[in-house]
Amino acid sequence: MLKSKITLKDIARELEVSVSTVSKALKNSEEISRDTKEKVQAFARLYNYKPNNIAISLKNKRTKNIGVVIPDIVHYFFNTVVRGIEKYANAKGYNVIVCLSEESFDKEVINMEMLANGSIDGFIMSLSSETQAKKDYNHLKEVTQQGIPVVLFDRITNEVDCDKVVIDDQLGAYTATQKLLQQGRKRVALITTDDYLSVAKSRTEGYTKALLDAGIPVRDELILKLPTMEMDEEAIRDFFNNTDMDAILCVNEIFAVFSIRIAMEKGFKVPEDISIIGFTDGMLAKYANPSLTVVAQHGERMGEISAKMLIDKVEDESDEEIFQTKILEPTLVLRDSTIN
Amino acid sequence: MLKSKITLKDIARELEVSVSTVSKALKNSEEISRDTKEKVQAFARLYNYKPNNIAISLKNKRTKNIGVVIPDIVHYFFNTVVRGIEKYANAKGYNVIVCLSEESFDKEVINMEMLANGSIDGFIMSLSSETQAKKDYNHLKEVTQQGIPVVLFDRITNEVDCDKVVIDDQLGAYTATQKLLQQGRKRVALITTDDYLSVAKSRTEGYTKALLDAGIPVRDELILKLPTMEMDEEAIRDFFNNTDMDAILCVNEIFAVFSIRIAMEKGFKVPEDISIIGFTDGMLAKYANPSLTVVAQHGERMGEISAKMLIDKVEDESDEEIFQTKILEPTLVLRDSTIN
DNA sequence: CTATTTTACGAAAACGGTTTCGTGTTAATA
DNA sequence: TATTAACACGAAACCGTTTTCGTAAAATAG
Repeated sequence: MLKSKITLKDIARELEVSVSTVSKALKNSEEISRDTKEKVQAFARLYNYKPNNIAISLKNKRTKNIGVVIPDIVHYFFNTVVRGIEKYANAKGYNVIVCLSEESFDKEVINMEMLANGSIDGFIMSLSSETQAKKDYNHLKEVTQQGIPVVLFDRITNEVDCDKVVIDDQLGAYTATQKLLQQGRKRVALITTDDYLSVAKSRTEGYTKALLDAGIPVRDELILKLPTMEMDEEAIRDFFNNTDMDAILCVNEIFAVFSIRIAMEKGFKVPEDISIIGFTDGMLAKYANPSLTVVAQHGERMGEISAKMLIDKVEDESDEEIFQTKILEPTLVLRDSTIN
Repeated sequence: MLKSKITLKDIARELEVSVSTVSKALKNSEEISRDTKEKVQAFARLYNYKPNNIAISLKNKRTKNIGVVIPDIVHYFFNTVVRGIEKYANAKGYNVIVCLSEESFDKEVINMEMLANGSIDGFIMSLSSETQAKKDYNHLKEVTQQGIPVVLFDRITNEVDCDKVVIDDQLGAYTATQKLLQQGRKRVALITTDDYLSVAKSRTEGYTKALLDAGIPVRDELILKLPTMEMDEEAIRDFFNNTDMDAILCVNEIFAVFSIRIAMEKGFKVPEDISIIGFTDGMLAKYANPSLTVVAQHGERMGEISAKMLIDKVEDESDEEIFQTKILEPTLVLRDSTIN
């Protein structure tokens, strides 16, 4: 009972006209007589004709698909970015193909290769940690050299010529640290990841700068550098056991809410005894007990902007190579894990 | 400097052979001499030839794309399902196009129409709440009638002929409620959504059944039915103010962790004074304070199974119409919001 | 009434592949 | 030596569109 899709050829045969006539009639071309147009359009409507996207893609070398390659989708931040991309892209008639690199260089490469052979009109990506560690961006360079536009967001590199969207991570960390110091905290710790992650590096810089600007020396023993953004409960527990601190800045919300728990387990009162701030204004931050003060990264905004930048490039005929980097301002969202 | 992709025709011209020869040579066809094959393959490798996916899709009417339409991606559950789908699909060489209906019937329809014209080989979906409320499944029926395979998961309907994957929601709620009763709780409340949501209905049934089986009457004042899965802090706060309860079962983790907070605000100790169980074993459940006992829905598993079912159908030539419904067992994950 | 312009349509190429079938050349067989 | 089979390749159709260009017939102009 499988009534397969009807094609132009089918309509042409049935109405005893040529395929070209049908095509034109459906596009309301001036070339076709009123009579014929009405006949064709009525027939098409009746049989619910819809042009085949693939054929159209092949013809005009445009797929109306956007490839999104991100390290993971479980971190709330990436989640919101995808939502922002989706929103803008769909409104513009584009579909979003999501691929997860899972922080793996190889997967990132494979995913890009899968998509780069005609499946998409452009890429929006955030680099995997492995890629940032390796500093190998050849897969990106190849793609851009083929004329496929790329927009990098959040985890970016300057070695690729493309548009970029980030928040001012350094400023975010700076503001947060400053906030902690203003509360009278003396021993502000930092839980971050290795410096190869671009965002972690910037945030560490912001933290350091804030301390120095306040005339406080940076003490290495107050900084915990985890290898990746992945949760390592043991490491954080150990850090707590061996460190005397009265405030913590964390590079994501997961580290932060987990820190809240450990702090409470160790008998600290949050925020009375210890203040904690995280990055990413997600579910965890909102619903943690106590709720978490965070640096909001405006992921949805970021997604929308990335999508707009990409689609503008895709639809711009003139292939002038002007690349811009958009820097969003982070916002400090005050909640109950700090004294406000 | 835009070196556009190289095509078969380019290779043919350069090597002074025909396009067909090149095509066959690259496929290592027996028809082509060793010499020619080597020449062609070397050339292709040198210029990094990759066949154009769109052309191939057009030719064999297979896109190797899967369309995923879900209500939202911020709920952890859908998130994990997408991850599962991605994982399986990618391993099989398929791409995943994610579309968000945002609980809107219209968006669901539009998204499906966008994809149903050749862009994908099949759909994996979970119905929007509006769709379940309207009970209008014509967009799904049209698609299946066109021979496009569909797999429904979690929020399903029996009115569409297709494969389905769900967890046994009733059992999950039953087990959870039973657990609460076994702890000696007498006034077990339920925070759920309107019955039109298939999962909410099943969970309410499980809750009811568990109470009745234990000889406890179901009291309407212990049940809060929110209109949708969206958070309504006021409603939950009111519920707390007007209800005397010593345990709550919530249909998602967000309602549950928020309930924990309100309970604590009202001076209850969790789990000593009140026990709380939610659905979805997500970040919130893991990192809430106290951590949340939940009914795990095994989203990733569900995604993998959905993807497998879909791809099996897509790749199965014989169009026998046998549809199966896979029911996964929920698991109760004990944490600190209940006495264990 | 002829010459020219519209009008309305069809043929064919193109997008980038795959695949069937035909054929000229060479080598093997009778 | 004549016949046939094997080999190696090319022409062309096809997937479903769009678009350019050519042209017969009808309409208008002269």
